Amino acid sequence: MVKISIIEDNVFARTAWATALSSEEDFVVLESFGSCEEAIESEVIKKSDVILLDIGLPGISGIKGAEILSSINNNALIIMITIQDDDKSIFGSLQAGAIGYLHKSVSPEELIGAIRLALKGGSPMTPQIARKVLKSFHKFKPKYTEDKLTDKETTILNLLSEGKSYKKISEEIFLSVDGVKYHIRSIYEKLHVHSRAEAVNKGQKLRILTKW
Amino acid sequence: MVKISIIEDNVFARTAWATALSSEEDFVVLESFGSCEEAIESEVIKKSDVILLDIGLPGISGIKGAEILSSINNNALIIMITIQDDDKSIFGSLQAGAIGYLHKSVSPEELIGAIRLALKGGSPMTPQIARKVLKSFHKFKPKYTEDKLTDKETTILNLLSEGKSYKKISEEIFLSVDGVKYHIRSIYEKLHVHSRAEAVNKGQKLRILTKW
DNA sequence: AGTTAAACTACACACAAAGGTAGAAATCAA
DNA sequence: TTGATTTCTACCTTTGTGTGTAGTTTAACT
Repeated sequence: MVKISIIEDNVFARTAWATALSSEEDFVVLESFGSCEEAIESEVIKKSDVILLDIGLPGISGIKGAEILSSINNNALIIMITIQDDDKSIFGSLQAGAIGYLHKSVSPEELIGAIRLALKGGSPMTPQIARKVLKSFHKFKPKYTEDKLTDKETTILNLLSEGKSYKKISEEIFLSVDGVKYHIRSIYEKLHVHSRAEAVNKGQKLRILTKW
Repeated sequence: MVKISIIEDNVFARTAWATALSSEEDFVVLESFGSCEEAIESEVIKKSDVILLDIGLPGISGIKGAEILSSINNNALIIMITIQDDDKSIFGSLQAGAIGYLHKSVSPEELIGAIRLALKGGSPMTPQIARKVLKSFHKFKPKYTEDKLTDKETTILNLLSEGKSYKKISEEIFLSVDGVKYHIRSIYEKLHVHSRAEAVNKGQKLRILTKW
């Protein structure tokens, strides 16, 4: 028996899903909650195999909720079912531990199919979400070669990410302190930043920085 | 007409795919290549809508190939079709610009379906790959609660990664400059670092920082 | 040999950061 | 209510950072 919990503040959607899922022989809806708070309190979560979760909830948001729920029951498959399709909602949910992300307009059959897919080790997503997720992996390609860091600059950027000071870096790469400054200036220029923290951040995003 | 190119060193697989795809009214296989080198040289790549790409190729690997091909034609939809399912192959391909990742055992119908899905803005993947990809987003859960950043600390860490100063941050989150300092101190303590750059670096590694 | 661009050194300065210390204010539990 | 804890404010000092400006060396190309 696949044990399912639903968290969704709209009563109509909640009962609609519950009845749809109950029509399956091997599915059982343990309980439907109107908010994350209620669900977190309940022992039912610990017994759930699948949790259907909305994002736009009153009180604790679905994203935060997903994080808490997955810490309570790490084995539960959390599937977001929501109308939000902005980056923050999508990636926030996934980071929080969701393994699927569906739009609220799913038909009962699709929902059942999605749950079965999740149980089989897959990750139900709409095609658009899937594309967004994959695109988020793509390397950023600098348009102009001028924006590409030299080897020395890359080395220094790595040292910056370790929190090294001008002096420490100059000692490590056998250069004057001002020599180090010279290179850091061009790193900043190429990455369009004005501080070490920002440079490290951008370096990670552009996958210039190694070893992580 | 959907213009397709195939890069695959196995002649049998190559022709099998080509004939399968040609059976579709609106598909046309422009050319089949035995290696990335050949494909890169060819003008055909620039005209392709879809590129099917193997990873285990002689010479330039499919991963490196995907990177080069997508730099030649950024609009082409690159779909990997391969037997490799290790992290390096999967994530390397996606980083290189692929928007789909299928196993070589796909049936002709599935392959056609995958291409149509890609054309519709989706990202064809096997369920297992999809799960892997989504899981890669999941936050690391620190073992000890003492090391977990609070919401406010996380917010501030994100602002640090944008290169904001104490003053800027204090204005943004309505706190005194020293209030901000107070939180940054505990961020440093929890992450065991002593500077913004290092904190940002560690934040990325621990996936505390939003990475999109 | 002369020109040029990149790499490096040097100096100066306003400002920001890191960390020490100390004491309100708010929150929570007994 | 009291004490304990957390959060926040305040002040201070040393050190580091970001940037402007300027001069020198080095290597490459004509």
